Amino acid sequence: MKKETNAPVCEVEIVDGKKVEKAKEKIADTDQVLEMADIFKLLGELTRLKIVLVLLNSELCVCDLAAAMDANVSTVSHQLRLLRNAKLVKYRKEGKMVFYSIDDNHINDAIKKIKEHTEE
Amino acid sequence: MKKETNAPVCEVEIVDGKKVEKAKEKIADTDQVLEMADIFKLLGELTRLKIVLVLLNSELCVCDLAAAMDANVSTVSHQLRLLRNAKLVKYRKEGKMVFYSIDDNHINDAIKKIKEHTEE
DNA sequence: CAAACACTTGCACGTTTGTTCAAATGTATG
DNA sequence: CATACATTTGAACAAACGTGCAAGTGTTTG
Repeated sequence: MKKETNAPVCEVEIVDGKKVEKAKEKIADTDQVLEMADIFKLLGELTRLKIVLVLLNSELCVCDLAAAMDANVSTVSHQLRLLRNAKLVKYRKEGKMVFYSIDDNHINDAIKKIKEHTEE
Repeated sequence: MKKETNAPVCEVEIVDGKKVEKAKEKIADTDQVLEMADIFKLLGELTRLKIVLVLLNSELCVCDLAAAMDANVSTVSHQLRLLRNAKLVKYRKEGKMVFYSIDDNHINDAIKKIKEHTEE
């Protein structure tokens, strides 16, 4: 086992330098890792995940979305904003109503990115 | 447009009943939706996502993991526990060291579940 | 043009969560 | 058996987050 000879504290104590180097490469592209994390984070919350799952089927207005998932309109709207910012959903205005749907292009891009990472 | 005739407050005001019903079905399986959210939540945090990405390559001990991602050993260990509980990673003890790696079976199960939902 | 309505937004609150430090556990080794 | 070391764990703290209310915007309709 190769060990660093310094390291007075239990830190920066590396056991297998080569592995560590390879590992670092895997996460070197900070922006991409951050982007992945953001998408996962967005889907990792119940209200938002429900919204996305529901919208995979069809376009819905905020009101119906809220009804379908038994949530407050305000809550749904707040979370829609986050999904909108991340371009996971898109919207279409029709009078005073707003219809939301999945932004397929961006979702597919996201899935691609994740696959690239997991299937290397 | 069909509307409920009650609804004094701006609530439970349903515009398209059929759509709402279909939407409800999509998220009817509460357990499964929760399970999906948990996995996404786990991957939606930078430290944990990095751990997973790094482990996709090779097995690493806690010490090297921490070194590779420039994080505190304690922090890594805490997050490893969560990934372990969710069976996303598995571990192997060798003396005083613990080597972590991806628990492929469970990861694949997870991916399947997500695909089922997204490709219906 | 006032009232109703769909939706958004700002704020405040309580909760959850990630991190760090310090101490504990368990294992090798001299 | 004491020391060194890898890892885990608990406690404490700050930061981030989701939610609901109330107020605001913009649009339709009588």
